[in-house]
Amino acid sequence: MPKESYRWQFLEGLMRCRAEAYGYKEVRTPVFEQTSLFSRGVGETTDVVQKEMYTFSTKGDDSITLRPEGTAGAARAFLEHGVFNDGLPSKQYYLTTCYRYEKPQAGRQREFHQFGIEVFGTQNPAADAEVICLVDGLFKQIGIENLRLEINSIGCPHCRAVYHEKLKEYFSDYKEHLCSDCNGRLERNPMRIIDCKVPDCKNIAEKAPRMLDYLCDECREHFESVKQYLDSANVSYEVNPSIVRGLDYYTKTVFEFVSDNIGAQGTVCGGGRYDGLIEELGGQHTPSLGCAMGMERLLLLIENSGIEIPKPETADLYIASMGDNARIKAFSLAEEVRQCGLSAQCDIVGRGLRPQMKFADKIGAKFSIVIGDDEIASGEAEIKNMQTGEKIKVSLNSFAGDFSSIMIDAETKKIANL
RNA sequence: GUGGGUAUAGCUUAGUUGGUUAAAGCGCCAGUUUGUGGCACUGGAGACCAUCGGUUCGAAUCCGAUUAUCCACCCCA
Repeated sequence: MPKESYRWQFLEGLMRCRAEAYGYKEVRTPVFEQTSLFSRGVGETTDVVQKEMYTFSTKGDDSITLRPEGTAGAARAFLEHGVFNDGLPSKQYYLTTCYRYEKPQAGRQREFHQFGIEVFGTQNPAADAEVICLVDGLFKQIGIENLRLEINSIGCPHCRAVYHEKLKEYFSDYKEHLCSDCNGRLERNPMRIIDCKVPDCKNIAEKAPRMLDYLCDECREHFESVKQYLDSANVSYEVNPSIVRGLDYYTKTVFEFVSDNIGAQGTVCGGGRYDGLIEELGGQHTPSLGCAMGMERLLLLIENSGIEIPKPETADLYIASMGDNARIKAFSLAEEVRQCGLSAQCDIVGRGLRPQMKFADKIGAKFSIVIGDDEIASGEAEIKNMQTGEKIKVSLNSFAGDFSSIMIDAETKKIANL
């Protein structure tokens, strides 16, 4: 709503600015894609695909789905538009809506907004660290504390296959103690058991083999190197071996920024590497990575942390008027002022003087002026500083110019006082 | 998909064992001599009491269903 949109704009501005400082360019993809993109890209066995997608059929009987996340669409566009020909790595960011058919609760809505970044075409661990740094710095810039960065490596297809076998072996011994969900997971995707919240499963999972202990040499070195880069940038993190992301495309590095401040849905930002995704979608092997943060959760976190987002100025000048002639004069003066790049408002409701002044106060106008028959006759009027009450004479003939210098003076004083 | 809570004006809430015209604060609009905002005073607009059905002489109040919303599980951002 208009009353609160400035908070969004403030964050979006920071995000764009920060992304561009790292060399990212904005990408805008459609709200919907062919359903198959998500089932292939995000993964047939994930909850997101199995039960959370808004899927429709078109008049031509195509199955389309409102994007449940941003990566798949960006990856599709990357391939379809031959972006790899522009040189790699390709760094892209987006600010968009996403849709998931879930039961809403605190920090979770069916339509939500994500700020996401993607880097296509690098397998180097420096890229992982850079992505994390971008986000970490953004949180710091906003002033958010008490945010945990948790990282993990879930390996590559080679070491994960070995690990899955080990997990199955381990969990099979406890089959009858695992919840029904986890019994299903045992065959399909045993890693998910590690993430189960059921107390019994949690206990059993505690002593389960850890992916980190089964990483192949390449994956282990990669993970070590990511940590080294993070250390060098003074980014603090903790290794959490139980992070298992819910999107199947992830490989190697995964990470989450988690808050204890915003209810049960504590993950504000999540991401990681997806080295196999582009290939899965029909492209050449293009190791890539990215992450996304939920705007609503971020806003919630900002609110709960007591961080004030600066309110925008609403008007430099309010021009009040009395009488029909003055009304028209006020209208044209407002136009003149706006042409100088300042903001001005005049009465477009037909109110009396007093209500007009009240309105000027309410919208937080910095200056006001009253135009009546006297002013039109003399060609002079007084500009009033709404904060100090001080009045300054101006000529109506050189009005916009005079007012501009008054504004500059006021701004200069303000800066001097800082 | 599974639990639990809630639903009265734009917002926050009151509303007695079921009983005439549903109340207050804030906010909004206007006025307190057509010449100056914040404070104060006066007045006004604004509610099919979420919807539908039932019980009753009578329902905002009791019952049922539906919807919305909130919180949690699950999962994720």
